[in-house]
Amino acid sequence: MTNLLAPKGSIARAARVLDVLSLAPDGADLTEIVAQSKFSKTTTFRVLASLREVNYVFQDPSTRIYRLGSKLAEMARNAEQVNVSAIAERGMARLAEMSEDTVFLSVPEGASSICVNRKVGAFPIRTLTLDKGDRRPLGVGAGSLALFCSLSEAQRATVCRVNKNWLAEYGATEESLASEYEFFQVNGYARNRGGVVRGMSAIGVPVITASGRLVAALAIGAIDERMKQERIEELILPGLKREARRLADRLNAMEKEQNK
Amino acid sequence: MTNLLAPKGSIARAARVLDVLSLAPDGADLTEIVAQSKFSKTTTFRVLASLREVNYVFQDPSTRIYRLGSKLAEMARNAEQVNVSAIAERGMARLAEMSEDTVFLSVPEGASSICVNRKVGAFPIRTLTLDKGDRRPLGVGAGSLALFCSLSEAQRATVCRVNKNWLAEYGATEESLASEYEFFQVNGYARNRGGVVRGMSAIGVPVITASGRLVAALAIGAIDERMKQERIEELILPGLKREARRLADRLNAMEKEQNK
DNA sequence: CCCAATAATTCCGTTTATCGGAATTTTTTA
DNA sequence: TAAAAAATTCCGATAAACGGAATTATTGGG
Repeated sequence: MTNLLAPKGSIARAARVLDVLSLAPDGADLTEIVAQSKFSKTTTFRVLASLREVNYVFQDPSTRIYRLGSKLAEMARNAEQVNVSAIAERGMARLAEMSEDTVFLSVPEGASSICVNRKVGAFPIRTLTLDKGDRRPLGVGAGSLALFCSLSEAQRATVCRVNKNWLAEYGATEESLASEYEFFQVNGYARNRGGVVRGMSAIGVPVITASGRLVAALAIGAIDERMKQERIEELILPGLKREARRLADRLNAMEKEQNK
Repeated sequence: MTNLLAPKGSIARAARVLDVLSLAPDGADLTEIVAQSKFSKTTTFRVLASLREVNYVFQDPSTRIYRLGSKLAEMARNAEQVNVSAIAERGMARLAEMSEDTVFLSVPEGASSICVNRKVGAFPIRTLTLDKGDRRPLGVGAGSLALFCSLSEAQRATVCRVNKNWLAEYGATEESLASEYEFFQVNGYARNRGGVVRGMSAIGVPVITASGRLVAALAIGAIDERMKQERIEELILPGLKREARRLADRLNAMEKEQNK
């Protein structure tokens, strides 16, 4: 009999094993992986052997401990999100320090927005609406909304259609998004007024390279008291725009470099 | 009959499909992937379906084009090499600009050293000994040698034994490595005098965090004329040491952050 | 707007690679 | 040095992956 919780197919199994490893920065031995993955020892072993073959995992010959391998890292370098997140690190840190609030970085994937990085500022009341890895429909949340508003009319329409039910879960409709789009056009940033959490607001701006590619959105979230118009205009927005531009410039430089 | 060139096992097949995708920054459609991977359409399709299930690939619903997915990116963020490479970006750029020569970043993996990043300086004669992704036995090349020399005596011995034949391909022996180790102890950096390419030299230093973890090596390579003792002592070495320390400090800060 | 051509997806009988329990070997610990 | 634990290999049973063919969806003229 096959394990009820077991994913179907070797690829799903491999993914689970890799998951376990990615949560173990210092690696894990076979028994540990068996325990975490819930697969039989034999299966786990064979999956690991296959993954080792393609350099997705590496086994330290002396300790027999398994770690994520070089191939994975190499491939990841090609997966843009990683780069965006890594490159944004310093800028986000600057924003978090400057504003003392929480800074989010999101990237678009199809009709969704994925939070790929987060920096927490010094202010004691924190607004942790999004975790790293969280996925939301485009248009829900300040960063996600900034991404949505940077799409073409046709794309926005598609997103609304595709995500209709998902958007409804967050109380968003095509109309509400259209109204936020207007706001974005006029003010140059997207806002999120207590949509998900009451008493909390956020504003977001898109990150667009010189070649016109929409790569990410930067957003800052805080309790309403810290999101008055004056503070937004004098502190938050200039900061976001500055870092968004920097990030775009650096990504652009890397793009050029790649073509050499 | 199964394809002669086909890798064995679903995991190897999945890896090949991911390889194809990672070489296609703008994604690829099914036929393209079929062509590149040499698998049957059905197999390719099914592999992609499995990969999609675990978010390793993402298929744009409107264009049906496949790309590397969010999960891969998320996982990669945990694979240290990526971070090291991304974090080192600026420092390497500074070194490349300052020295005008070529800057290499290598990380250790078992008994090998993997080049994970490279920055080319302005000087017209370039010494591109290593590509991103290249793997060498520990001890071959300045960066790799710096890693080797930062190991314990027992580890060095193991490396020599394990890599014996591989080292021989590069004309290196236990004795030659021992002699370079002496040099490293005395001078605080590793050197590579035309070992691989005649007329070219390089020097490297290790990057070690405050907690004592050996994470990488930074190296600079140039033609011999630009690697005279004076230039090394006045320009190259101080630069390398400074950036190595900075990098170590940043990695250390991130390590602490992780434990929160 | 319809039809042809191309691409994507599903179906299905066959075969093979994967499965897990048990046996074996290696490594660690007492 | 023996006992215990962990890693690895073996093997028969079987589920899962295979690919060719059929089906469905999409695209690109005319």
